Amino acid sequence: MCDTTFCRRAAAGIVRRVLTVTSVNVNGLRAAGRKGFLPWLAATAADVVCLQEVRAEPDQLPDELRDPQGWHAYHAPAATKGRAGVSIYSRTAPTAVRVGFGSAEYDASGRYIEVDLPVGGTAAGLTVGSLYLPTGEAETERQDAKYRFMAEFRAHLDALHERAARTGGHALVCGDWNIAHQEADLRNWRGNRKSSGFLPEERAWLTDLLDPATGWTDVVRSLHPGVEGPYSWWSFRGKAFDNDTGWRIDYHMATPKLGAAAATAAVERAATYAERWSDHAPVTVTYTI
Amino acid sequence: MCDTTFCRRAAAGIVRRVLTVTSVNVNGLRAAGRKGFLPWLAATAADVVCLQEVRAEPDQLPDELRDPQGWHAYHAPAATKGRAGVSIYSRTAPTAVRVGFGSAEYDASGRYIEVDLPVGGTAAGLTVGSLYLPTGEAETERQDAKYRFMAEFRAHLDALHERAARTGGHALVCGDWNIAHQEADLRNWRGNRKSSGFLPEERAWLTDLLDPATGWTDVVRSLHPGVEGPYSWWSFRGKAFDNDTGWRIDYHMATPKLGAAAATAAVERAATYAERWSDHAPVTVTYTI
DNA sequence: CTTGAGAAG
DNA sequence: CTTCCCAAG
Repeated sequence: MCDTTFCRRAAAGIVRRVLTVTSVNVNGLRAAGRKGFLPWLAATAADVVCLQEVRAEPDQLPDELRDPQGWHAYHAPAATKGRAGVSIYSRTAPTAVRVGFGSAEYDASGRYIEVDLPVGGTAAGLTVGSLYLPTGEAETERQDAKYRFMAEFRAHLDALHERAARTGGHALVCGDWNIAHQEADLRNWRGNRKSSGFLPEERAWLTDLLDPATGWTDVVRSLHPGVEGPYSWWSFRGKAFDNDTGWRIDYHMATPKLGAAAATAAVERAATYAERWSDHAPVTVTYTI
Repeated sequence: MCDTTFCRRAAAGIVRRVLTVTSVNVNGLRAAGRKGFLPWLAATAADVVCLQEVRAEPDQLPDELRDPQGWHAYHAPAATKGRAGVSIYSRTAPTAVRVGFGSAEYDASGRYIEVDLPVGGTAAGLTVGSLYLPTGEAETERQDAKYRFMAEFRAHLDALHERAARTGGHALVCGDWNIAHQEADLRNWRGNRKSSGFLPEERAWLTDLLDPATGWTDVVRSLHPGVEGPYSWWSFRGKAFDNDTGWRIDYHMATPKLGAAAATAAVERAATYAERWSDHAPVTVTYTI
């Protein structure tokens, strides 16, 4: 059923060494399932898959998407039908699953789910979250809502970070953060300085979060410093994908030890190329823990 | 451009003798145009085509649908976008075009348009209308609205009939009347006795309209008495089309002389078969006038 | 089951 | 440009 390195070693009682995690905004899991998502899922080496923009109630999903064979699946749909929705598929059973992050405004909005996974040989464990940070719109109330979410979610990130430090465990928050951090994180940064997703306040929020002394690690950037992208989202409009006019807004944010344990990172642009089943591409990282 | 018998004779100054008229509910002209409607239009021998459920503003239609080469096209969209909408394509130029039938409630609802066409050698002429009678829903206000429409439209039919009788001209009202008249006009009449479209009051309204002494002629039935159907609409749900579980709700209703001049009638079930571009099939009649 | 509008992305 | 919802058919 599961024959990744991670699973084989786990089954053999060997301390786990390699964990592969993928994050992808599927832009409607039902639509993705009608295109190439299922072959992609069947072929992936990931042990954990974080999904965003599922846009369906679990009851609306066919079995192979709601509860795929070989995976433990958890869903946090939005109260509003057809909106947002995050999920996590894990090859191994979590010890806990939590929806939301203690926010009255956002816990039913289908924007955050996290699971605790056992790490072989340790009691501390690993928390993996799937985040879909709200899309904003500059100069509107929707941007204010995005800032409110960011403020509340930052408190949760601080709590995760503190707990990991205290227990010797790890935390990893994957997802669509809807913010490009630096100029290298989007093709047309000059034209987007006033666009939601690249506003100074948003960028500063990430800079603060990623403060090297105490903060989180942007895993893909830490493995690929000084390069353009790799982008993970391209608008469906125009020829954005063909011209690689993209944004890097899908991140793996890891606590320090886990970030340092990241071995490889890749944006699976090819995975969406043959038949493009989302406007985002999967972002896959291998961790040696 | 136009090489039907009707057009060739007209171009040669010969009194027109054969007129072919088609009526079809296209269930969204834009969608039909993306499927097989255009090849059908290119191949039809019709001189006049009456369309219902166009569901588009003229500005939203591509040129080949809004104003096709070789036709004079007239559109009566509904005030509410994406709803109803009737049109007429005519190979020859009308002498008049009228939208609605003098109803405050319904003239902007995209449910009736009529054109006056010259009939070679006579001053009287022919009025052809394209009608999309509202869909009802038994025991609801929508059924009351359907009855209101029927009552108002009956007055217009009476006026058309009276004028034809007085001037020696003809009138023909084609379209989706949304009522099956007799048991032979729908496959499952027993199960639909309480369904809008086959209610006793609706059937009686048609019976009165078709009173042989003074009324209108149901042209297809007059040419094909005593047969089941031919149906012209099949639900998209289930296997209705494959099983021919249909309704005959698309009619040519003609003033007496014109009804008597009908030579052939056919429901073009095959036209929608290769690629089904509507839930209705074209109903085509040839008139020798 | 299908269309088109509409909001969101 | 694409997703899904919804009302209508």
